[in-house]
Amino acid sequence: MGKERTAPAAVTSADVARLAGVSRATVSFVLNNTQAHRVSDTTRARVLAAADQLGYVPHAAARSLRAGRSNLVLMPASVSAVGRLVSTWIDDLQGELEQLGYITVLHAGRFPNAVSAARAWAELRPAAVVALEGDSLTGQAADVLTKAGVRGVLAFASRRAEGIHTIDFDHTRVGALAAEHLVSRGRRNLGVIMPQERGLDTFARPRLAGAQSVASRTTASVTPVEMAYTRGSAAELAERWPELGLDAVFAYNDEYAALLLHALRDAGVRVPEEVSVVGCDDLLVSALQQPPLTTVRLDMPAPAQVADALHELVERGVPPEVPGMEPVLVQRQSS
Amino acid sequence: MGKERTAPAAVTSADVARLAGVSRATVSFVLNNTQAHRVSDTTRARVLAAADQLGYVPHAAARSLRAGRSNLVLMPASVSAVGRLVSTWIDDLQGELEQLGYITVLHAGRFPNAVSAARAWAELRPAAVVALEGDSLTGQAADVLTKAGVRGVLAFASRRAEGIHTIDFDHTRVGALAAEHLVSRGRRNLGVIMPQERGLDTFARPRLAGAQSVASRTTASVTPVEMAYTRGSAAELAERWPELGLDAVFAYNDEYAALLLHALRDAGVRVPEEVSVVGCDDLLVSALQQPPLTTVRLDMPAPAQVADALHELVERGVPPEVPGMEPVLVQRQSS
DNA sequence: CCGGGTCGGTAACGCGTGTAACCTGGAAGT
DNA sequence: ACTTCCAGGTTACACGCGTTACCGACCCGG
Repeated sequence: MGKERTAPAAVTSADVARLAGVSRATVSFVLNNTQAHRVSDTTRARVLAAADQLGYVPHAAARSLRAGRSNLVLMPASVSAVGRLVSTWIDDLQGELEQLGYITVLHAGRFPNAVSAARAWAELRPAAVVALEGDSLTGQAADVLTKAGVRGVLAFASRRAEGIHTIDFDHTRVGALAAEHLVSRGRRNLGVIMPQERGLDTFARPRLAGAQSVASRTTASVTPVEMAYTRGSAAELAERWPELGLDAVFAYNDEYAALLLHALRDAGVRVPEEVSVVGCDDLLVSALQQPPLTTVRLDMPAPAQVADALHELVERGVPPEVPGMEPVLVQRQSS
Repeated sequence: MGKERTAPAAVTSADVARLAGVSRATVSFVLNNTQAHRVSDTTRARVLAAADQLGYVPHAAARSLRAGRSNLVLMPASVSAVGRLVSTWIDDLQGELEQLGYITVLHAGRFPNAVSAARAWAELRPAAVVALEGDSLTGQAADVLTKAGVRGVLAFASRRAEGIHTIDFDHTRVGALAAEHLVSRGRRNLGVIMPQERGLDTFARPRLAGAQSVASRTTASVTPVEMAYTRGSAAELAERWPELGLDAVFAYNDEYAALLLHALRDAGVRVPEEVSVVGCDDLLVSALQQPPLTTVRLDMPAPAQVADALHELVERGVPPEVPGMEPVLVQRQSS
């Protein structure tokens, strides 16, 4: 006794074989109904009964170790960093991949650099890695993955790197689109909100760069403005708004925009008369604001299309032909 | 040639051994710096150099197959179903678990029932399964997991089942708290929003039940009201609000509450004069509404504490001693 | 009575690891 | 000079699985 607590002794296919009175091979044939080998109906029934009785579940790791390939798709992403927009998209993609036989898994981890992150992912030997924050994936990191046998390295990114299959996801264009709109509305001193939350700067920086590139072609100027997703930070920012001298702002998000909108109102700054506000993601909340928020909608490629492309990439090494993310301006009353 | 595309041939510890001119065992000793065995500094250096040169990364599956234990923690949860409140909590928990040597992974999957879900999870042979929607985990499903060798089956749930270690997460109390508040404000005809989005009813149902239990002790009545998270659904609901005869509503969420709030205003229903509205989660948006939303804040147990408890459970089978979720009413002007 | 074919089953190997057990040569102790 | 010991290495096995090759029994035609 006393042993009951230490090792519950997971049930293996050998246990099933023993109970059914057959060899382990037969068990394998039955449970995978291998077409290459015939097995009598009576023993098949015995095996199935034994497996059911013992509650046998195959060991995925052992299986893919033997097979030399796994059906795991790893998506490095922290839950809190993805907005509502992408989160539903992720869910749909995961559903599509499931139908293709893949098991999609999310992993958020804080890593000092891209290579050590890739190392951690590579340990799991996934069939593919789908990086949503693809710009943080270096060619060197991708090399680690491919050397570990990862078949599909797919990244949503603005710039393409060696050994990485890229789906266009250029947040530069998002910032540029917002800036162009604001300039066309006669604004000249544009602020761009840079969120302080961890993980968000991967998107925020290119957006800022996009806005700046527009400014460099016009008479407008662009100023990065730091802000955290708290009432205090927003209020503090609104308080010193006059001294910033901005007549427009591109908030990172509709949620940041909404927060800032309220803070500005509380501070007596009128929107859109004194300052135009543009959000992003076209979340439901944006239309509910007072005034309703102008925002940038991000049209994502169809999940089914991405899933198919990934499958082709893993199976046959075919590079994906998928349209990228398309930013679309949705104008409302806040600008 | 032509072979380059088919099998990139993942690098193994045998490759490292070959390049370093030593046996595979020595490589293992060096890379894990096994204390039980000594190895000279020169060969150690050679091995490390070879591993680095080849970009070797150990195969987690093979490792845990051999070790008989894995460091994987599986959290079944769909990204879109978790609100902002829990998502940051999940991130923190994942961080704590990482420090304890675990790799936390999220998996969303649509399964016909709890047992088939458990079967899918069991295939991965995780060290532990942490179910946030713990009420959907049956004793039979937990049995599948333990039989597959999963050491820690941890569930945030209201009712405890056989073989499942439970951290109290009783959404009944959430509904009850909201209902008690509304009754104390003189309301009698309470509506409870039931969101139509998939995966959300696991929380919505017990909250409804909690509200109903309060009603059964008083003269108040409770009516479930279906609503989807779209403007159309909210508008349609607000349109037929008068005929529902409700003077209070507990929305599933602050986001649902905000959506409903706007729809009600557009339909000419005054809040809180004609109807009280109570949200949930105490999200930032709730305080920004007009009028500011009364809401129920959910105090979660400290992630570090949960991580430690899980570690103890996996390592020594010690049942977790962790305070559960505590609902707290945050009163504002909407009720 | 014998050769060939089919059906139904088993033995054995390898996937990539970690580790217990086993060698070997040289230094130290007797 | 013979044993003892240890540092520093290797060989061999097991983890759970899928699959290839093999084997016995039976049936059938010649």
